[in-house]
Amino acid sequence: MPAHRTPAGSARDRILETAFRLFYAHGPRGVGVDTVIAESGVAKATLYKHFPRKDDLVLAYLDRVDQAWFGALRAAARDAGDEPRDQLVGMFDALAGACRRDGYHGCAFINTAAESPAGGPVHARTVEHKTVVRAWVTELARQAGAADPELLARQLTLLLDGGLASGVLDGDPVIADAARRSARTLVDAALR
Amino acid sequence: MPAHRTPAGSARDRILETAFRLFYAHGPRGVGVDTVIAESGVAKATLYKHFPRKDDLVLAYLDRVDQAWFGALRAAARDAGDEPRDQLVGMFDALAGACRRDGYHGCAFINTAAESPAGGPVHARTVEHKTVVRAWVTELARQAGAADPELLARQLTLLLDGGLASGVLDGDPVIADAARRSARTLVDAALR
DNA sequence: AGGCTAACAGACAGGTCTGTCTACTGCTGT
DNA sequence: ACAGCAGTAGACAGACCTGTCTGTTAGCCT
Repeated sequence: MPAHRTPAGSARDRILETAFRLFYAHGPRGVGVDTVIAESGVAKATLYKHFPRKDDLVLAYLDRVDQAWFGALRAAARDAGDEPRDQLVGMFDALAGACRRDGYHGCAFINTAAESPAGGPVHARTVEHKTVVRAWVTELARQAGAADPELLARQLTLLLDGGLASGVLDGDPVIADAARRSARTLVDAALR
Repeated sequence: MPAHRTPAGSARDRILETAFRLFYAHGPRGVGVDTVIAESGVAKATLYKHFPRKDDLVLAYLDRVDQAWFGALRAAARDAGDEPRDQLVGMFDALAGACRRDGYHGCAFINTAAESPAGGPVHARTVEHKTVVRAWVTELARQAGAADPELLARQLTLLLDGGLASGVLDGDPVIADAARRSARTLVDAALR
């Protein structure tokens, strides 16, 4: 049970929610800790108690993004029916959904990785995320009966990344549509 | 003709070359003007004379990237032969070449756009670059006889972007290979 | 020779950023 | 009742960043 008077969730939750919103909109580097503090209505000491370094907050942000995006991906696949080959295409509906969302600004992981030093924890976390997603797609491809599930998964995640990455510039849903059609073509070719 | 004693090209060239190297490695935001000055062996006043704002230097950097990348793309297409349908696939060799290059760190445009405010000149310049490339691919697709050149171009540039974007994490050439195979499949399907 | 121009060298102002620290407040469990 | 804990409020240090400004040096053209 939350202690103190907590206007909207615990202080930690408010910090995370605010960080999520600001980090996604401007990139972690583009948002000062002071701004997060001001907008979440939290004391500086509180933030630094929960997240001793700004990087810790960034990593928590990425965890939240991971849950949201991977969840959306699986939900879209599930909604496409029981056939793995349909699910492989259906997951691209998650991309369309993201494009339509207001304030869509591309892939949080790629955007964050682009502004983080190469060997750091942010990079590692991003690689881990992409690896987990690709493993899941690989398993779907295997279930669908692909001759080379690794290759098909690589091709489809490449498409996903492309759609997400260009989202930094343009949330045009035509991108998601093109990606989905590509996916259909690639899946059909791989399972012919 | 260059005035003064210029150890390696004009001061302007040295600044640009240094900025190119540092900006690509760490992102423009991750490199201070002082660092560019120190590494290019130039006086501060000189830098600010040629590039009154840091943004001007960033834009010049993007121009250089545009030339290099678009040039590599066209060269790869040219090397694939005279048939437009082969050129559409062949341009992906430029991606493979980029992946192999030491210090490869993904798409400079996407990386820079990710850390720049949404409405600014950097964004506009990036959109312009992507638009020009896509227009070129569209023309190739039209020459190849695609029923919907716009769609095919969109699909192929999506693949390119995906390959470039994931380069921020991993320069594995298997990515370029997967992209090239996807391109072959998509082109064949579109021209069947 | 002398003026012009490009560049060098570096101090400086004003702002922002992260992270630390002190002092205070109020709820909760024992 | 009271200790402990979670939080508030905000000053502060130290680093870094952009952009300006002053003064000096050296080649080039007339």
